[in-house]
Amino acid sequence: LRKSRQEAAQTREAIVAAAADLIRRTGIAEASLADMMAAAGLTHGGFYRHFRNKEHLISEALSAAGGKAIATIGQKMAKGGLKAAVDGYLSTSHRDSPTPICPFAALGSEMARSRKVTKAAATEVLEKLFATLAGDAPDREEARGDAIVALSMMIGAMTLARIVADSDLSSEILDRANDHLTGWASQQPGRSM
Amino acid sequence: LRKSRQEAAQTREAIVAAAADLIRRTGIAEASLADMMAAAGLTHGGFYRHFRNKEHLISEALSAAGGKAIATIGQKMAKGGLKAAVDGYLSTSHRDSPTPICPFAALGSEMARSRKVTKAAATEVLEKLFATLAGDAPDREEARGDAIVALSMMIGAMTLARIVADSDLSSEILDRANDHLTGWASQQPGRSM
DNA sequence: TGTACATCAGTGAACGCGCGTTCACTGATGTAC
DNA sequence: TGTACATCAGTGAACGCGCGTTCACTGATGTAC
Repeated sequence: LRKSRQEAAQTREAIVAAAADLIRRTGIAEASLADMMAAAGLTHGGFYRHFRNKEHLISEALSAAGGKAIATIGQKMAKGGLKAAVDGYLSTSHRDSPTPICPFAALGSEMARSRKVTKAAATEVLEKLFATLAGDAPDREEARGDAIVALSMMIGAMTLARIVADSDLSSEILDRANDHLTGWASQQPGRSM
Repeated sequence: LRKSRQEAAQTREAIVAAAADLIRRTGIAEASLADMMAAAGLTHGGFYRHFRNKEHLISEALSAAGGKAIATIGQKMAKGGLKAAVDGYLSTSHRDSPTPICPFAALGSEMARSRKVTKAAATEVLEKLFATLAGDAPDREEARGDAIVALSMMIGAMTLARIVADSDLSSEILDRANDHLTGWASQQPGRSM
């Protein structure tokens, strides 16, 4: 039963959104086309009316997940600057969220082994994230460097905090990383943190 | 054709070593039992004479890979302190190595979704890595915190550097992270870096 | 505006394939006497 | 030390299953006149 173009476009968006959620929860390899289509309320057969293959959906899903993460982090930045963004990110609630916010912490090592299409999408998201974390500081170059440093630490610490079996050790990692980023920024002039 | 106990023990070690290499190259999900056994010069049928199932081999392989990483980083520490360890880790040659040294950068997000046995092995390796990076500094507590901070940043930066499609951006991430860790440590007294 | 036809979104069955796991089998190793 | 038997490391075929992908089909939507 054919759907109208508008409905089809909505379906496509729903598939991308469902995939963006599912891959952050289960990983890319573990998220099957049938699972992602079912999460969007569809059967798997219609997949190829919308996407060339699994990789193309994944790259779009990463862009969508990245967009949501940027929006979340951007809101924190607007409200409380870099400190608020870091606090929100390096929190136990983010660590324990069933659907992680950040695709890099949730899927980093899988993305590192992915193909060109996926890596290109990831690179674009990463550049936007750097720009978001750099904010509107006067020294663009320095602010960008700080954003790279902060995001590297945030992603590394969150990844380790999620690996670790011991709850105390996990919190220790988040706290040490947060303390470091907070203390570091407060030493430097012209930072909003 | 039955092998002697000694030969069987060597076979087991060879399987673990082959698995440790393969999973860092391809990821855990993508490394099949048949591939790992073949890499050790065996056929897949004999696998269950040595391991209960795939997960148990993976947890042992992670311990083995972690042991090698700790040894490598420990050597750098002994020669040139934390600065040498960080320099070696955040290098383009480590980034581009076909078999990554560090299991956390290579498999971090997969480990975060793994089961108890695997997480326990990973946690043990991580604790040893922290101890190695803390070295023999007088203030144990502070040195441990610094090690956590340094390793979080190293793993996050290496993961991002491997994801990124653009070579300049990739090097920029490694350099910014390295500069930060180097500059930060040089500000603090009593550090060997 | 109405009509005839082409298009195509979505379904559900089917495909070939590789996966983890099981199993019968072989014959050298280990053990009991 | 020798002998008879049990053990078991490793092989290769087989299993059931889920995967990504393909395809015939349905009928509402879109298009041409």
